[in-house]
Formats: sequence, C-alpha cells, structure tokens
Amino acid sequence: MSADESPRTLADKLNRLFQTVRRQGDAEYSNVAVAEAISKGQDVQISHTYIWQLRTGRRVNPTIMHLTALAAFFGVPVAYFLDDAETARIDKDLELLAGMRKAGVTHIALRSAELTQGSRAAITEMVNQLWKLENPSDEDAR
Amino acid sequence: MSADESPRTLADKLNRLFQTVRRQGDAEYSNVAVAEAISKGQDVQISHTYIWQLRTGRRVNPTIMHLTALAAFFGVPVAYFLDDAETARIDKDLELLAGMRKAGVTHIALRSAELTQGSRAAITEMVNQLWKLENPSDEDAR
DNA sequence: GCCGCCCGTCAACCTCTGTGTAGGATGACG
DNA sequence: CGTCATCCTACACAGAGGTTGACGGGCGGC
Repeated sequence: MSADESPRTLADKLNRLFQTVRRQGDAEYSNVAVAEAISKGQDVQISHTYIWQLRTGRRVNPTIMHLTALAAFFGVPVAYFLDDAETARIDKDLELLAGMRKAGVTHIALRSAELTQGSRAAITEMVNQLWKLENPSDEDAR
Repeated sequence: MSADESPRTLADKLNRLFQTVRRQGDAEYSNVAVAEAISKGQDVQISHTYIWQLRTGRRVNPTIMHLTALAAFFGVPVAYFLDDAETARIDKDLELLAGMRKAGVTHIALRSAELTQGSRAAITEMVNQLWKLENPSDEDAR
C-alpha cells in the first residue's frame, strides 16, 4: 500500500530521521544545524560536510563515536542504525510522529519510543481516525 | 555480592565476550582465531592485531562494519557494545553461561538471549541451586 | 537590483583507523 | 635440549574516515 518501505541503507535511515524529527515550526534540520548542535551539545566534533556525505551515501562506514552522537541528537537508540529489527520498530514511532504533525501537532518528543507496542498502535489508530475525520476528501495521503 | 561489575569500556566488553563465549572444549578463542573466523565466515576483513588493540584499549573508535562483524561472531546484538542498558541485560545471559560452564555444561548457544527476563532468571536460579548442591563446600565462588 | 545569509555540493587535504610484518614468550612434542 | 606451533606484543606504514575551505544557488530585506 501507501506506506514507504522501511529504510535499508544507512543513508536512508539518516534521511528518514531528518525528514521526521524536526524543530519547532516544522522546518527540517539542516546539516549545518545538526553538526553545530552535536559539536556544541556533546563533546563530539562532526562537520556538516560529513553529515552530507553520510546522507548521500558517499561515506557508509562511520565510527561508533559519530554514530552514537547522531543517534543521541535525534533521540533514537544507536541500534536504529544497526539492527534492522530495531529499525522497523522505531520506524513505527516515526510514522506516528509524522501522522501527528500532519494532524497539527507541531512538536513532540520522541519518547513515545518508550511506550509499549500496544499503546503505540492505539495512538496511531486514534491519530489516523482523527485525521480522516478532519480531512474527509483526502484518500491515500501519507 | 561477588558478581563482577558490568563492563564499561569497549575493551572491557570485548574481553568479557572472549572470556565467556568459548569454543567446544572450553578454550578461549584467540585473537587470531577470531580474526580468521570473521574474515572467512563473513565478508568483512579484520586483523588479529586490530582485535588486540581493541581489547587492550589502544583503539577505541572502530567503524560500524568491524563492530557488527565482532558482534555477529560472538552472537550478541551490536547494541551490546553501544547501549549500556542492553549491555547489562546481555551480561545477565553471559553470567548465566559462565555458571553453566562451571556446572559442567561445556557448550551452549547464546540463544538464551531470546528468552524472557523471567525465564532467564528461573534458569539462573536453577543453575545456582544445582551448583550449590554439587559443590557443597564452596562458599563464594563465581 | 543588489547585498547578505544560509544552504547543499565539491575537491583537496589531514588525521587516525586498521594492516603487515616481525620480535619475544610459552608450551607440546620428539 | 632443539624444533615447531601459536600466542600476545610492538611499531611503522597505507588508506579510508573525517575536515577544511571555497563555489554556486535560492531567498528575504533594504
């Protein structure tokens, strides 16, 4: 159906995070912004160029230091980048996040990752129903 | 109690794996053996020298390629090296494994990682009881 | 229109990860 | 005791990982 496949490559996964995890006001983070935030917030340096290289698949084999820094910034466990099962699980949450933004919720922490499977499913369903109610004419969006 | 602390550094974690995950006949894997097994078994090359450097803390920032290869070899999820919570969880299993070896079980797959928390606790308890029964005079071992 | 700002892109460069190779220790075997 | 095998240790070097700096383009303000 509609749903985009779960991302496979590291680049895909990173891009999915950029696409989904946004700052207040729904603008995507820029590579520069992420690089600066990580370099300042954590004691790990990373260049915006390198982030770009990772996103475009030009570099595919980062060290654990950079990978953990990126994961920390986006609020996902490092395993998101490494374990495909974990990726699938967390993508559910990201999907949920995307849905909520569409429904008008602008900013929300990623801590929904800590909810149980059942709770997430329930919320997802609820969001979907509400969204259908509020956007009656729109068939196959998302 | 007796139990050694959960390993903190990458070197500690790796050493713990060497110490606990052994081949049939209970001999520890050598760095050379692991390097060869990985280079042959997976399509990832790694040198025994490098494994040594990681074990001794001389190198601390490997790439995800090598880290996943090592994790795959030892049969633990990559998160073992990265996520401290995951490390603690899996260390329970390793402890269990060590206990079973002491109790005479020489070789066992690490698949106990897939058991539930409760099942693992039950097995651990059972092993402890049996071991006490079979080694009455030994107070604070393990 | 022009200027300033910030973005993504690119190529050259530098650092550090990861390798090759060899020395010294230890134990098994004859 | 000598030889062989295999381990851990050491160190210098190749190359991949990561950075620096510059260029061109889109966008808003004066």
